[in-house]
Amino acid sequence: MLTSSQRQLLRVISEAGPLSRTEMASMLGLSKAAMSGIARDLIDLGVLHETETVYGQGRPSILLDLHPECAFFVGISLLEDPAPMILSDLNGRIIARQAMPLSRDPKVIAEAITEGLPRLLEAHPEAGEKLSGIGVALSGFVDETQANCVQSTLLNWQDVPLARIIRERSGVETFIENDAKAVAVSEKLFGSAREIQNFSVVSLGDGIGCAHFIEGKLYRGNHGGAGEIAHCTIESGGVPCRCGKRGCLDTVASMKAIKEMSRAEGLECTSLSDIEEKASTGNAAAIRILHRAGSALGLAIANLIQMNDPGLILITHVEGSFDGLFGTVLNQAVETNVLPRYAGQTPIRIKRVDGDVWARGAASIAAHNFLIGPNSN
Amino acid sequence: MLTSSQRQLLRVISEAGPLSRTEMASMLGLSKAAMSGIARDLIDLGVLHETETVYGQGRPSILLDLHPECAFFVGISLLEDPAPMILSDLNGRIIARQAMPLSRDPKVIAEAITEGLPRLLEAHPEAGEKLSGIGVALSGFVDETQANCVQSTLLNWQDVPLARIIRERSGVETFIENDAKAVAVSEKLFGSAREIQNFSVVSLGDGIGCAHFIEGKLYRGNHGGAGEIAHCTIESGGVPCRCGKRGCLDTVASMKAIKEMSRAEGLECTSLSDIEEKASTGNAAAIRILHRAGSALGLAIANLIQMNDPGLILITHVEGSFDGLFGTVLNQAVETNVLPRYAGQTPIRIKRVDGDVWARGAASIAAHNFLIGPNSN
DNA sequence: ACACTAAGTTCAGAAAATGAACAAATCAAC
DNA sequence: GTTGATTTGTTCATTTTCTGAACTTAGTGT
Repeated sequence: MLTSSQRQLLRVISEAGPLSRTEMASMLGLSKAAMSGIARDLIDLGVLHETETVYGQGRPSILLDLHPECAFFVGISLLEDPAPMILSDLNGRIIARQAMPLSRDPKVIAEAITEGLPRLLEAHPEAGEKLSGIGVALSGFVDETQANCVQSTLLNWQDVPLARIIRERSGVETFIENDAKAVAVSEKLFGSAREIQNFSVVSLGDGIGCAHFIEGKLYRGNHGGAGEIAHCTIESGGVPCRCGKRGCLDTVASMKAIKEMSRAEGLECTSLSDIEEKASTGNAAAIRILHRAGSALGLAIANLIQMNDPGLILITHVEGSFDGLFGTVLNQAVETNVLPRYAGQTPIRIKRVDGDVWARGAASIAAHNFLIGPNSN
Repeated sequence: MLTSSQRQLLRVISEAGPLSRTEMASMLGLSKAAMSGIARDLIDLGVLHETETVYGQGRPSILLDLHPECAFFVGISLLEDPAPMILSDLNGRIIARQAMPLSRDPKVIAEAITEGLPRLLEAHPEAGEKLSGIGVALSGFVDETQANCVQSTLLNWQDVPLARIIRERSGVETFIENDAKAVAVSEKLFGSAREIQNFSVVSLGDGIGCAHFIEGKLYRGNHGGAGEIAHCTIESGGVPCRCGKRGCLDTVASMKAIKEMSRAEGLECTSLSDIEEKASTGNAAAIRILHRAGSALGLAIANLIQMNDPGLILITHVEGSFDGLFGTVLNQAVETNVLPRYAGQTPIRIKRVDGDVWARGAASIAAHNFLIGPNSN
């Protein structure tokens, strides 16, 4: 078990990257003397290691960084069938990859994971020894202990203590998380938002997910529902949504909605690129659909900016590119719906992600618990 | 200067009210032994005092609470002319009240405050000795040090280090804050949100303000703009707003907008009650205006709920009552625009406030800095 | 070779928290 | 009433954690 200071240090390093002992001391507000001991202990534990030596005036400083191979994590995405299962190190690098059949029965899932583990680890004995946790990403609401799924429409669950079930069956520490929140954590830990304290991730796929980091911590809200941007009303009195209300962002801007609208217009569409291409050749219906979707998402993001003033909006997407009409309209809509004083002040970063997002996000939940721990302070 | 543990304790008491030493120990995760010393020190300092004795099985426990007269604060609102100036204790009770001329010149403001202080304190010598800070509420953006006004349209300011100017002139520790954020802090410290960790305050007046508390702390966002709900686009392509864009919530639901719309329809309207009364007698224009305003504010609040999932929405207002059409429509709009699963799950509390809100809010900023301190942890 | 600079270590001592024993104040039961 | 159970709060020796100051180390600049 790590001490509170050790945890704080790991957090700082995971945010700010390799640091010298002196820098660490000043960032944590500790003396060099205290830092010296803390660093020694963590090096002895194999969690930190000395990397680069930086020469300046005076004695050169030695940067310390997390040892990427000090711990390994398994991440599983329950969003696809078969469910991908990956093995990752502390840098988020994927070391092994596999799949397992998806099920709605928690016990069957736990069984499949337990069976899959040895195969995932077989080429990496050192990872097996240092396996520090399993993370599971799913579509639904997860409680703040990252142990229970409060509700999942997709899996038809209600108060399922999935983490405990997997932990008991597999013998490995397990945490679960909502899909969008898991992606946000992986961006904070491994990705392009490491040093940013306040940011929101919007994940655009068949559905639209969103999660907020506030003051360096994932914010899940009072019922675990923070970030449910997909069901913000964007078009008053719009088309009915599967959630029961009307005009949700999800009915206009999700890839599922875009595909459905395209099909309704007689356009073949399996990805964003498809319809972007048609729009670029002047197809009126395609242009209309992209316009509607882009401005809806842009408005939602503008509202998010107005509401929370994040330091970064990170849009992750799997399909096609954002260089076309959709992206242009989206950016325009953000600019015109944000206080002019703020226009352009909130960076919006587009990130194309591969099919491993969810599984990597899941692994990052385990990594986060290893590094920072469940206890807040 | 208080230690970190002492600060943590004050925070817990300010949230949870009177507690026994044993309860405090378990809440802070400390031993009874450690708690004993911390409590003794704070009692010696005059910050805590023993209140009620609670009898149960075993030795009765003695509840400790903040001593309301251990420190006094001055709060000034720069939102009105003349600017109200109040003296408050640690419970938010207003002890003395006064006014000073408003100015746009920071030095003149500092001068007026310094001149006003002795008169405010003259009947309360003990408050003068224990005066622990001045808080100033203003309309505009304030940086995270609560010292500089980054920008204020109303006062025509840009990067004004108001807190330093007042502190230097008056010799009293001074902090400034945005109006809506100050109200949120006063509700957290003195009001009806003491024990709630995640909540948002929506203040309805001539303008619409909003501020979020997240994980027990005021969240100001990356540029101090968190909560700028007033300029969320609610009616796409709606009427132009003074901010430069169109269809902002402020153009439809602020009291200023309601009054203007009423006048445009030839209705006399100086307060919400006026127009509510006309609506209740069947005046179509009045009904239309209230409907539009109520559903706009309801939609904005619904979006806020979807986005941040707060544990409470507190709507503060000065004028009239919320029992009429406006309140009904507002509630309806919230319900229909929130995920059905969440409908009714987020309590919305309406609170009628008097003319002292802003000044009391300002004082609470000083009180907050006294209790919890500027340093986060 | 010489000062100069800054990083990191060592070590005695201060500060803060713990655990265990104990004193204090009540209730409950006989 | 007296006794025992029960829980609060204190005391004190000990442990843990951090600090300050002196010191060592490994470079740069002249």
